[in-house]
Amino acid sequence: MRQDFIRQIVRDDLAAGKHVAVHTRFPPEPNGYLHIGHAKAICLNFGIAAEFGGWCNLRLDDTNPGKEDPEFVEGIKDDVRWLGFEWHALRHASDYFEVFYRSALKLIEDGLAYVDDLDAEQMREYRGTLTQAGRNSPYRERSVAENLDLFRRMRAGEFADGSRTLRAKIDMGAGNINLRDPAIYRIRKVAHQNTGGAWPIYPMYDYAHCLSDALEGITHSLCTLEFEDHRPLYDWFVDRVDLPNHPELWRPLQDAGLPTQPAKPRQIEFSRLNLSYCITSKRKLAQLVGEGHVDGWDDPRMNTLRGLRRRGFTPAGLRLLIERVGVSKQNSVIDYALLEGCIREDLDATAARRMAVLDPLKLVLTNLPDGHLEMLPFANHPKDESFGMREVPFARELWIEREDFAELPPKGFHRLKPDGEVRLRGVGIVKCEQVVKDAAGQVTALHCTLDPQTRHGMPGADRKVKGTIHWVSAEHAVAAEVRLYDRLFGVPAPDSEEDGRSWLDHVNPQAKQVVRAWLEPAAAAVAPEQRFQFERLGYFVADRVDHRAAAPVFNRTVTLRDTWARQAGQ
RNA sequence: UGGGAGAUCGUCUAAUGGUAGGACAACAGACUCUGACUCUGUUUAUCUAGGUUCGAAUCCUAGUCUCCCAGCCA
Repeated sequence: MRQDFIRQIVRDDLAAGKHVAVHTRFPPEPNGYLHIGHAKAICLNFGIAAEFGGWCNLRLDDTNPGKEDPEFVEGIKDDVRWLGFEWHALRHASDYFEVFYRSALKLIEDGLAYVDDLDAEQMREYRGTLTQAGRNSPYRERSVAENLDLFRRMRAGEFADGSRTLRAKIDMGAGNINLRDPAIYRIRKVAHQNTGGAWPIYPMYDYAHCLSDALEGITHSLCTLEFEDHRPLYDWFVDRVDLPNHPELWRPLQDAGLPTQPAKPRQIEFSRLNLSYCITSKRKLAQLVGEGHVDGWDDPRMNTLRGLRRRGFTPAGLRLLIERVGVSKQNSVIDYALLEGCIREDLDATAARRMAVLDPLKLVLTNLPDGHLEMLPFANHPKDESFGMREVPFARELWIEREDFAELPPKGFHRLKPDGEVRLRGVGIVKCEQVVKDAAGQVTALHCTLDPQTRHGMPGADRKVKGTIHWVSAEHAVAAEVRLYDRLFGVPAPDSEEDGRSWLDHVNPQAKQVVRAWLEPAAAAVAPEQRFQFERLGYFVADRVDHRAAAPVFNRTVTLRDTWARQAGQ
């Protein structure tokens, strides 16, 4: 079992008898689609719950209507399931609005909260700065009765948006700014995606999140580093409201049939997942979509979970990445190559092999008769027989990859050259007898002869040549659109803003290239989202939106590791 | 002297006073009908300076650097 500091804490808590079971939650705000960064939180919360025999809820943190949308709720549910997880219960922070309201009344009665008439700008002035203490609001000492009356009228919708807030009465001189009388309710007469027009006031994150955790009986509330400063406030609300000892506060939940067993949750922070060459900011992701730099939230160049899915990345590969990345409190940036490696590792084991030619050059086998046709057997996977076999049509005229031929071969080139020999995958050894060119000197075809002694089953079949290249039969190949994707950003840290360039300046215009390619027939008649290794080229997926058997569309997920390209590039 | 957190190979991450280990990357080689996969090997690290100790990545002191916080966002 993995040994990160969070699992250590969970193990210790369990051993100490603090909890009978581990309860976690994944709590996204439904204001956008999930991205690769969320995969870490999902795998952590669901993974820990599963490993320790507990459960994990999916909770939509929908306390800020206007920014949130049911479209995103559905997208989030879909993405979590795609990643391979199922929640114990689906909850919304908005399910608890009545409980939050009653709890706020309790805080007021206990002298721990007050209604403030300061507007946003005044409140900022009173708050002080990072190095200077704040001052008490002139409304801070209102009586309990007045606060109760005002807050009830806020709830009744009597006041204008922004005219008043409910604030926790803590300490305007605290070094931790979160403790300088944080707002816990604001007036916002906006329809809510879940509760419609029922509420003119909405609770703030710091107040709603910890109480939601408590209501759901969450034992370990995992969140990212920037919330470390919020933990004292988290504990303050949990302790002062004290839900376990005040069942009258959450009776509405029971009346509504929502199983409720409040507990005292513990917040633990870990460092978020950052990936080189990537951006994980909902705002920036939305900007890429909004300004048309990409074709949508599910564009294969996007590092949203939907984008990665369409690109062909696998849930198992993503889970492997999260496992390898580990969990700690250090700020870190994961090398994008690690992600690619994880995806390759998964795909190598799970993707059937096919042949496809992306940049075709005609190769004619002159010692084969016109109309020659054979169906050659190929293994679908080099190491796993359970993938079975397929037949590939072989004829006199073939397409090979243009870059598999060089008239002036560089040092170390193993492929075809004038008078050179190369193995045609699954066929035998061919020799380049003649290079055909057009008037402009462009190579248009290669005339080769096939050595019959090197055919499968012949005594010369195991004769060694340096290179093996792939091919498709020109007559039988199926034309396909193939989208070649590369990293969306050209630099490792597009966010850095060093050298005065903004992140948008680093968008790589070459990140999507569309080519017309030729597929062996068995690669065309497949279902959307089927993944293959096109031998020697990379891993490809049939596009889940645009692919048709009669008009195939494939996305390149990732290339194969290519030591030759690296060597030749030097 | 605002508050909080963190510093270990190139990148992540272990070691909880007792051999600084693993993964990925890189490099070299083997294998190969995919220049893939696989296998073998190699290189590379405890922020600095003091101290405690038989022994320090770990404890103490001082310093340095990095990140987070001044929404009626989450």
